Amino acid sequence: MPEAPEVQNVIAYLQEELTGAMIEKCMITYPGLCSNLPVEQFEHDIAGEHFRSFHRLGKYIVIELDDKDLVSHLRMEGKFLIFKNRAAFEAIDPIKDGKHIHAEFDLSDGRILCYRDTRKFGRLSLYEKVKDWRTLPALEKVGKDALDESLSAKDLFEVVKKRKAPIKNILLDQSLIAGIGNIYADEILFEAGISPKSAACHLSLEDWQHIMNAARRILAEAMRCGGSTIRSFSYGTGHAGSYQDQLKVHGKEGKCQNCGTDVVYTRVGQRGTWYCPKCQIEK
DNA sequence: CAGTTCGCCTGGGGGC
DNA sequence: TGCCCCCAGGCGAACT
Repeated sequence: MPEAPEVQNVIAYLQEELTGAMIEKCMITYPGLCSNLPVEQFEHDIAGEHFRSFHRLGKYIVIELDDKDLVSHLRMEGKFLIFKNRAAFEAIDPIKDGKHIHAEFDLSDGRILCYRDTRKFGRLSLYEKVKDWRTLPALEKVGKDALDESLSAKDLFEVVKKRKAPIKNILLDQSLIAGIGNIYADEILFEAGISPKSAACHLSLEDWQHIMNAARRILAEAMRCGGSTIRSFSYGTGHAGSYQDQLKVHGKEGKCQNCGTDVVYTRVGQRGTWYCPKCQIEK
């Protein structure tokens, strides 16, 4: 469930470790991982490429290579692991740790980069390099990033003022605002004092200003903390974030930290949702 | 177009 | 202990 803060930390890790490194050979063992090319072509086309630069849009990772652009989405459980050499890679427990490795990239310096994903939801796409990575097909339907200063509360207010969908669904709609997932959507609405069930068309411009302020504060703070490590999410080897300790409502069964009312667990748009019925007003 | 449902996947937990 | 069923959840496809 990496959301923008977790993805940003993955990118920082990859950038630190991989910038300038060269992919000597690539092996994909789960064909479904490559979403836009046959496996053989992916493996062939990426060989010999160097990692040049790393970018994030919403929950997507974009890696510029020499002649190609690589786009990765980790979805629920995708992880990149780096081993210092083949011996270290072969020393892992094949059942416990090796079972869900679906891609292996042998680097020219002897290291091995692996992609591991228990549930096989993540995807990699490889494209011929474009001038502006933002125009890549994989990102076609992705809206502006939640932390993009040019995305204003007013823009969102105008776009959704006629929509009946609950505000939580809107925050999870990556074509409108990118990077927010289930955890941070709950946290953002708690901080903004708005019920996740509120119809988007009932929100005022002021409500949207509260939501955007909360979104930016929470996402930036979570990034600073290395993201949240809940359930299975972590990155690299032994890297873990700490923002899960600062969550105020998501997964917090029991009393609301602000008012003592019982936190409610319910479903909004098919997703598990936590909120405080007293602190969060239904509009 | 907006909104809803389903399928993709696997491990873990509850019930019996 | 073991089996069955359900759940987690991002996203795209297919539907109303």
